[in-house]
Amino acid sequence: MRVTKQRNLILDIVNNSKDHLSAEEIHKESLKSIKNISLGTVYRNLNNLVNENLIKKIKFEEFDRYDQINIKHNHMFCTKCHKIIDIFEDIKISLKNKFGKINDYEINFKGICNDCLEKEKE
Amino acid sequence: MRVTKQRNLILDIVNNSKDHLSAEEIHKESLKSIKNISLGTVYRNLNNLVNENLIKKIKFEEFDRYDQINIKHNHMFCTKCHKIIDIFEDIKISLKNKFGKINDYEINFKGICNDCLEKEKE
DNA sequence: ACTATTATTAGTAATCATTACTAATAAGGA
DNA sequence: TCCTTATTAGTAATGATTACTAATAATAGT
Repeated sequence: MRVTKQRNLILDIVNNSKDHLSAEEIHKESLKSIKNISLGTVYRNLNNLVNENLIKKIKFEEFDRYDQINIKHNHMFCTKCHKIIDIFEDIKISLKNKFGKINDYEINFKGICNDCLEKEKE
Repeated sequence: MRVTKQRNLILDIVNNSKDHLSAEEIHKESLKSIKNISLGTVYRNLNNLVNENLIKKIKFEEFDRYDQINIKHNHMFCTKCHKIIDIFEDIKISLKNKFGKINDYEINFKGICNDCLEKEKE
């Protein structure tokens, strides 16, 4: 595995974004630094970074989105505006592990975010 | 919204399956009863049934899968054989609901199922 | 039950996120 | 610095899903 400027850039973009960017958005952003970086390169590197556990893929609705691996956290998907919100609250779950070897879990919430609730009041 | 034999058949197939079928698999199964049911009809009805909360869509890897709405439960995805396993154990989570109006949540586990663990031993 | 309305269907074409392919490029070890 | 080969840019292909259209069938009103 080689270190390339494309790979570093993509990792940087994901790690420095507060949103949960799609591959398309990451490509658009990376074009600002490397004017001819290709969409295929973005997809390939995103997959590599996910496999190496450097970033995380989020599958809610629509297309996939990518998130940094900092503090373990979960997400809420707003069914109105399709925004994904970080939930950093510590949620403890206990489970008798009889299903196999569980390596990871994530809790996905769905609902209506505060912004949309405000708009509904108007 | 009208009751059609196509719609009923699709709902029946999802509700009577122990697996988590894909749209393609549901189409193949429904062809046994309605010899010329189209794939588009299957997709359209699946979406309708999800919107009416009669079935549930599961988004792990690959394509989407569909599951019945019986007892509230969660899923584990085996990263080896790509099987989806039901987890009916009651998992309590507590969360200060300050993110909006949460309507639903699901806990998605990833790991290696017992079948695959057995095979690894050999 | 008959008819009119219109939602739903079968069949097919289009879309669009993602992956595959290929020749050119560049990372990094010798 | 050179050589090997992983990675890239650019583009074509794939494949799940959605859109479109004329034909069909469900249901409300008579």
